[in-house]
Amino acid sequence: MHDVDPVAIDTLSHEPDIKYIVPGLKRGLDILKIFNRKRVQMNAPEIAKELQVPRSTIFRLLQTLEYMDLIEKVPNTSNYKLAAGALGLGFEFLASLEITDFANPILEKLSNRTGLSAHVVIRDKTDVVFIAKKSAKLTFSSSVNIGTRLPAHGTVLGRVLLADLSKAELKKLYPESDLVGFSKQTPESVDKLSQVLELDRVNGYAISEAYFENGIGSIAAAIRDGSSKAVAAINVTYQLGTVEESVINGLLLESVLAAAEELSRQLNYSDQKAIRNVG
Amino acid sequence: MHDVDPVAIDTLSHEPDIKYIVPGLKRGLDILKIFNRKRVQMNAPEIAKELQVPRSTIFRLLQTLEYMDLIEKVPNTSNYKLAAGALGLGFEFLASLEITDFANPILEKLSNRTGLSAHVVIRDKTDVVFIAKKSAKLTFSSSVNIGTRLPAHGTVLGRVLLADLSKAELKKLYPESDLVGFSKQTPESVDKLSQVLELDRVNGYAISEAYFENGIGSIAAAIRDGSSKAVAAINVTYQLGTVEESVINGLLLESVLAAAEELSRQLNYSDQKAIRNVG
DNA sequence: AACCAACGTTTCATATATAAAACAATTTTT
DNA sequence: AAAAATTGTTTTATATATGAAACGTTGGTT
Repeated sequence: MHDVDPVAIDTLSHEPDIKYIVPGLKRGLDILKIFNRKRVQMNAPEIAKELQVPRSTIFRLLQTLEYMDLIEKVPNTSNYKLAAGALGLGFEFLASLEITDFANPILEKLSNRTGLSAHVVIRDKTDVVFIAKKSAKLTFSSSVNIGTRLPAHGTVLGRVLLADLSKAELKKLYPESDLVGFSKQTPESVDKLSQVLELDRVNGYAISEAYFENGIGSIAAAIRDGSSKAVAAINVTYQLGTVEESVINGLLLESVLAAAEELSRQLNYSDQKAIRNVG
Repeated sequence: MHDVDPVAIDTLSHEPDIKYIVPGLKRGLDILKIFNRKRVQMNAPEIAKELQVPRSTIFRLLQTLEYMDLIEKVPNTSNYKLAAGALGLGFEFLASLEITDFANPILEKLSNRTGLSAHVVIRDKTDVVFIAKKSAKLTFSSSVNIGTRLPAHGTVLGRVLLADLSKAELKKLYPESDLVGFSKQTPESVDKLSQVLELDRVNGYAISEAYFENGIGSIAAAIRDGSSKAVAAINVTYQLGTVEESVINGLLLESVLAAAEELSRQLNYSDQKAIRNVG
């Protein structure tokens, strides 16, 4: 056993300091991850092909996952699907976030006040992840579910969070200078993004029209904790053309900022601590 | 490598047909499962002791889990906690359930109509698992979160689901005849449980007072799909003494039954199919 | 400040998880 | 209805994941 290349089973690894990966665990988790809204159930050979892992190995992994109550056989088929045990993990994570305790009532208030759908996200690397939401009563509710990920640089929610990073941190987060675009307004390079973020930082909020998805407008503001770090973001979304400009810059913006402030306060944020390290 | 006892790393295994468990995967998942509301963060030695696995092995497993974005280091400590990646799994499972598409609006209606907290659960083995909820506006909302598990036999939600099983299926589910009790009313044996369920089956609903937790009352009804199988249950909860008996048996019961019917209809349930196999 | 204990990390022999192959059972095609 | 292909499962040699031990490192204690 000489000269073993760490993380050899994964070809593309930018991670610098990760040394040893347990293949059984990685592959088992890979199996779990290929189940999603679009592919609710799969059988063993399909999984084997997808992951490029021998059938006999997949077989044992599936048995283990079934034993752990994470997947189960679909009756009368040879397919597997996620089982109820899979719920546990995600919700323990949510429960471990202080912010989820406070988010729902504030989202409700925000949604009632504006008549719109409201969301709270956190940032995970280059993604924003929805951790709480309140759908609008009247209009068709937003299609995002809790757990949904969107690229941070393509949403105003992500922008107010990225705006909290230093230029160095941003560069580290996006080693490639080119960014994937989603609409005309999406910045297509890290430098462009940095410029946009500078403005968001000064404003303390971000308003977008058609930033991620065409036809959807969004107003977002950062939520800060006791260390003044932006730990989450809150927004409301509306269909373009259905809300007057004056309302957007008036009631909506005010409501979002008020909600962000209230949530920040509950996380022990205080303005005093917000001494800019530039100043 | 002769005579290896399958599932040897786990001593208590009632599962009859599970043969081969991948230790790396099982242990990695065990690590994830020890994180919960109470123990939000842990370090490697603690985990090693808890799971009775060597430190060096835990070390590699933790690296793998971190690499997979399921756990992360808590800044300035040697502790680990769940990471945002853990969210994905649970919500993909929820999204894969047809019922979650319909549950929320109906829960909202039910909660508004009754002024109480309302919940939808599914059954997983001997547990009920909360998959949707709507907290009451006024009273203190229920403490359960989505993903919370409760023993089925100790809740009316669980009872209306267990009532759908045959006596044989029930016996198979509870091989031990003794049941853990939670309050005076909890049936302490499978036979006792079976009697209670018979009544629930006839009624088509279950009303409890202090069944699981003292001081909390609950009215539950089963939700059925196109095959007439009870796939979920819906309830409202109230604090004992705050609601009049006539309201419980009137408005509350009616509302719960109506919500269960509406949800069942959306799952393609129709009365015609509900031909009892008892004849 | 020196000691000790606990921890993070690496090394290395060996027990063992794995991949290929074979087999059995099922499904699909002709 | 027979043949072929795909799938579920088991076997077995071998590559490798593992656990014990050792090595540095950190943090706490006297």
